[in-house]
Amino acid sequence: MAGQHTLAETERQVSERLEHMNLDFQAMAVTSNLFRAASAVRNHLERTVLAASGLSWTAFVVLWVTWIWEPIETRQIADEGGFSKATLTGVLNTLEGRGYLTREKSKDDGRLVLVSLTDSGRKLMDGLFPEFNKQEQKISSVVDEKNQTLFADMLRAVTAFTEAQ
Amino acid sequence: MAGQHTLAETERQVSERLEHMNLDFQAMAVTSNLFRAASAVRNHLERTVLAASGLSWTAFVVLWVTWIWEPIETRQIADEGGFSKATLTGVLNTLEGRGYLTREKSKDDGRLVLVSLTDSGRKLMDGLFPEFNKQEQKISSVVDEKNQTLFADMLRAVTAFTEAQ
DNA sequence: TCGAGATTGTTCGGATGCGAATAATCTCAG
DNA sequence: CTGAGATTATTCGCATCCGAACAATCTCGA
Repeated sequence: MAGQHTLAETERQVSERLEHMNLDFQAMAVTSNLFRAASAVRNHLERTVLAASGLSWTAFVVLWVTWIWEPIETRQIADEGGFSKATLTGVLNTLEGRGYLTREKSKDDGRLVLVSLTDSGRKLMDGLFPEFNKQEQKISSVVDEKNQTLFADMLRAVTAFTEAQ
Repeated sequence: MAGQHTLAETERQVSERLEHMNLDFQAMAVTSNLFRAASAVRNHLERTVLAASGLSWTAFVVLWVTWIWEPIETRQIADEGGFSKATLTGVLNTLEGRGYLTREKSKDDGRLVLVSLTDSGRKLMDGLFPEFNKQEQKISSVVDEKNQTLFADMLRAVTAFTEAQ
């Protein structure tokens, strides 16, 4: 990242290039900066925390959700993580192959599959997540502590509204 | 998305499950809601605006950046879009094959490749982007207008800090 | 001038990522 | 009881997506 143009330069070029089109530039700034921020944070966390364990972002999210909710149904992992069931199947194969989690059929409903961490997977998350959270703390600290709640609330509102559309 | 658990339920379960670990839950809320929001908005825009044109998110970003800056060097597209050069090569092949853009070697520097939109690509963006922006406007409107600037500023700060790390 | 080092886009291998189709299982009206 | 419809995880085909290796090109000090 950290392109040749600064954020300010980019936004100036955008408004110059599109000024005849009668667009909502404020809204454009909100969403484009939302994606920039998410992408930058994700890349940073992959590089500083996840790379050492050979985990992709998605693999980490799957382990995280399972860590919190285990035993958990696969459809819920996909929901919480924000990716498709088809994607999840592949990632579960990878993580099961590495011995971090197990799948078992539900006794109550034969269509469902329940996922749990192995001891190895739980140990991995016990070691990894505190380090992950340290980075989260550093990143969040660029927002005044008194504004962090407002910031998270705005993000929650965007999510809730968009998913309801 | 819109999982079985509400955002509130999830955050309660997380703090219960991890309360013995001495973590920064405020920071966790900021980053996890950043990813939820970005993912939700991206899915929504893909479904409501991009699907009709058969464009992936990344393909749209490539077209958008090229639209603003053409002629543009490929390395800058990757920078602005937040993905790797390897990814870009594949997407450029797809979009060039569909006739939306062209590649040409730079005369000044034989290593560089310059990308420009074709008339077809420019026409596509002229029709597509106003619709895209309408959705951006709806989404951003969940934040009070007077807070939108603050919101975008916070996101910019997160990006700038994280990329500098 | 020249060549070691830096930079760039592509290729390669492997892991996501998704929509559509599929098989297994469950539900529930009749 | 039963079978049509709903729900679930997987499979399939294809399009991203990335790090590492690579070839082409440029830079710049000696």
